[in-house]
Amino acid sequence: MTYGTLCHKGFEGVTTVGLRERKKEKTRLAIFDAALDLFLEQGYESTTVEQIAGAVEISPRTFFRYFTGKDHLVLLFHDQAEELMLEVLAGLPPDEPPFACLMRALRAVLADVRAAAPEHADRFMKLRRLLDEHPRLFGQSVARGAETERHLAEAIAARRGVDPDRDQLTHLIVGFAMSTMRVGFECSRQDGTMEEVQERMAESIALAERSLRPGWDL
Amino acid sequence: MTYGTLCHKGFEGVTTVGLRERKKEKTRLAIFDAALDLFLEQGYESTTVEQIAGAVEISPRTFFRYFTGKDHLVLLFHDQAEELMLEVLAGLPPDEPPFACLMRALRAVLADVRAAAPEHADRFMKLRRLLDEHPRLFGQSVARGAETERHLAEAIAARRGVDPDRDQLTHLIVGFAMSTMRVGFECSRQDGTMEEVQERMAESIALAERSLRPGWDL
DNA sequence: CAATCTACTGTCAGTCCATGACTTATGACA
DNA sequence: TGTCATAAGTCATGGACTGACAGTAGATTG
Repeated sequence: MTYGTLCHKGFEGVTTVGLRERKKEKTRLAIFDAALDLFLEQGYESTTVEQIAGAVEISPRTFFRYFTGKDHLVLLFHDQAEELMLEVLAGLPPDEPPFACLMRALRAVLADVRAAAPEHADRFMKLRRLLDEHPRLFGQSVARGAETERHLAEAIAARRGVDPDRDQLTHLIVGFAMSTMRVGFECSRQDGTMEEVQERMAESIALAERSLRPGWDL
Repeated sequence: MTYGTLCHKGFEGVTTVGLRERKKEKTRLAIFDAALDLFLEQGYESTTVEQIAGAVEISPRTFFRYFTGKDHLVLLFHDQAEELMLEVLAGLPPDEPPFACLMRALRAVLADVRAAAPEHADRFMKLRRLLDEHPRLFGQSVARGAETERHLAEAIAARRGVDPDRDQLTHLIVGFAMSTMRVGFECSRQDGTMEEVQERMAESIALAERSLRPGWDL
């Protein structure tokens, strides 16, 4: 599930989704927003779970029922992006070259953020700034990316009809794709708008495709 | 400084290095070895700093004077590998293509481990197994790799005469290089010898070079 | 060799993250 | 409405880390 699809489901099923579930989602986002703002204000390390919980008026214990830990907050988007990428991948024709598939999936993630409510795009950009300002968080983001990389590698291996435990090329394809993605996401001073991110990502993808030999990933 | 160079310095300066410093290095390695064995035996999470300290007969407080934290143990090699790669990079002729430079630096790291005392190669392989068995640790390793990636990007940017904050290609080059490196390191069942690692790394490098357009990184 | 300086080590107290066990509150639903 | 399931709060605990202070042992100098 992603922000985009969440919105969609919101339209078609708002009445069937119980009060309970709606309340939960509201709390989850409230925690996320409060935490993001606190992190940006006073830094990640110096923000305690107690503070975050206090800001949303829940007990610290409850915080851990919504997020596995402080780290997890920063990885909310990663969870959703991974899920969406795998969905997109599953829906693409089997003869589409692997790297092109991954680039499609990547573009789908950005499109999904834009398709969602504007406040979601704001969260996305805030998170981006946060990652840019705190190398430690960026590291966590990359670590989470490594997990995604494994899952994508399985999907790509299946698609290529090879054993993911043996085929190095599969991992290279996914690794290159993730690198392309990270390069596109990097801030380094500039930009604050979603458009600019999409633009830079397009640049990065173009650069990667220009760098690779045609048919290298077959 | 690396294991290889450490050994070298050992020969030429063992008398000039004070007892104090030698003792410190011995303690550092003792901690490292004890921790690695404990991690492999009973897992990373379920090994406490107290246990590690106990095994080496130091106080838990002292542990933190040698390593910044439990995580840091797993990243000892990363520190040394990064340092060596930057050194190698600095010594290469300016007209050597960037990606080739990075592959050279990468090979130098492996050569350095092999050149060092056999127990260092053992540590290297143990660590490799540990990372393979614990996804969480692998994540930390990748996160540390992201830091190295930044440093390498600066070196490559200087070498290419571009601003590292603006030039996407520089980051792509380094990203692709790191991906190639990770693919070569991956275990996935097989091997236990240093030779096999070197072999797989060579495969991975060959695969990468075959995938990239000639002159893509200029 | 002795006195002194310096830096490593241990002890102690305290903070924060995280989790398990148990109790209370609240939405779901017959 | 009353019962049930699940969410939220409370309490207690353990483990990672840090700062402050004291003791100890290698280094240095005369």
